[in-house]
Amino acid sequence: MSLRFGILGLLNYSSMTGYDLKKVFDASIDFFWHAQTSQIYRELNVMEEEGWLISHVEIQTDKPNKRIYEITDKGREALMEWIASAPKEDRRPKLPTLMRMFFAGERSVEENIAFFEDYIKRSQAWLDKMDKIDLDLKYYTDRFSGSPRPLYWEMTLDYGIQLMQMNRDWAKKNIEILKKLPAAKDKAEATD
Amino acid sequence: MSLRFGILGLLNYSSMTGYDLKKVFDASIDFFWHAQTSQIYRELNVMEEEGWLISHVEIQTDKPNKRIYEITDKGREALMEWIASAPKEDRRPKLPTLMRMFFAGERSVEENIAFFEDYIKRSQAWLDKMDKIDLDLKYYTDRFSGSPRPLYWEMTLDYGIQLMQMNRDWAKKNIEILKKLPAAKDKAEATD
DNA sequence: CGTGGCATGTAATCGGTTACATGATTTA
DNA sequence: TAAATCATGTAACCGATTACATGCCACG
Repeated sequence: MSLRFGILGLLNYSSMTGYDLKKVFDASIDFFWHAQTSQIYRELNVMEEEGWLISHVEIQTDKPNKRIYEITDKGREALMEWIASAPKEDRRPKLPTLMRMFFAGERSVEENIAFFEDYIKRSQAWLDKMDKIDLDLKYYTDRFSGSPRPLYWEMTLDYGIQLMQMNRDWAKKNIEILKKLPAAKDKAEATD
Repeated sequence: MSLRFGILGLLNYSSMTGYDLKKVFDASIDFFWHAQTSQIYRELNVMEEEGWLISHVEIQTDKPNKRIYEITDKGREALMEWIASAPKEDRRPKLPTLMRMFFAGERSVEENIAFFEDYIKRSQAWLDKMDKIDLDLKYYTDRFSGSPRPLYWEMTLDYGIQLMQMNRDWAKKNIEILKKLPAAKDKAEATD
């Protein structure tokens, strides 16, 4: 459901095409909700059928024509209802990495250290991307000053940054633990 | 895929029924991977067809009969392959709460404070549950001493606790921010 | 006499992923 | 001349959720 209302929420800020939506998702929302292009177009169709959106085609000569979606009153109503609705007891996100960790005892200590090292790299890559998201949001923030939106956007970004930092630090700590194990001691000192 | 191998991993520790698996999931794995009963039984069927498991029925007089699943060599192979396989670039978990936050500017500050207060309660409930999981894992730890399993189990639990604490603290901080807003000041002081 | 535990499933639906398809224009 | 950008989709599949179905036994 969240994707549906994510799209609707963006269209409430401004009318745009499926392609535009995908770009906004990738630039600002990706870290908490990754959306496939195919899924965006499908949701747009469904919502138009339900009367939450209307669209028109803009003919372009130099580029492919594009279909611009606009939110309707009915759509705005549905959006507000979703925003007001209580999040029925938080569904815990599924964390595949922890599933792996749970059974990591079947793997060698060295392999697990390598796993965590890779994990740190990926966390860091996300943290780097967060800086870009920050800039993107600041771009909109300038255009929305006085509105409470930027404040809440900052809160989501803040969460994302904290999460990635936590991920990174957790992996670092685990490497320390593994390197202190008697069996891994030799290798640990060699690569240190 | 993770659910499949989660089940397989547990059966690698010890043979059990679908019902038992559900209990282990709810008691220890739930915080990073919630599994439905229906899904567990379906996966068991599929894996038995693939020859990863074999089962036999144990007849009970006082209770319903039960079907006990046992991992095969082929299943053990598949499990080890999964454990060794590289996690293809971390798919970011979807975080519905952040989607809500992203559009929370459409809601009143008071409503958002109430939302965060509820969120803190739910995080705290999870933290309380973590204590129970800790005990459950310690129970197994005693039976596996010398094995590296408990070490990795602790790492997953540690992650879970840190995550819930982070969630809680994030919400607390956000409430502070919202209460300092000029528009919310009166109400904030009244309910303090 | 009702509730909770034991125990196993089926069916329908939904949301998300992967793969595929097309084709023009702009930029390096 | 190759790659990236613009732009819109379809089809198949897969994994997860929700609802439903059954029935006995033990305990308070």
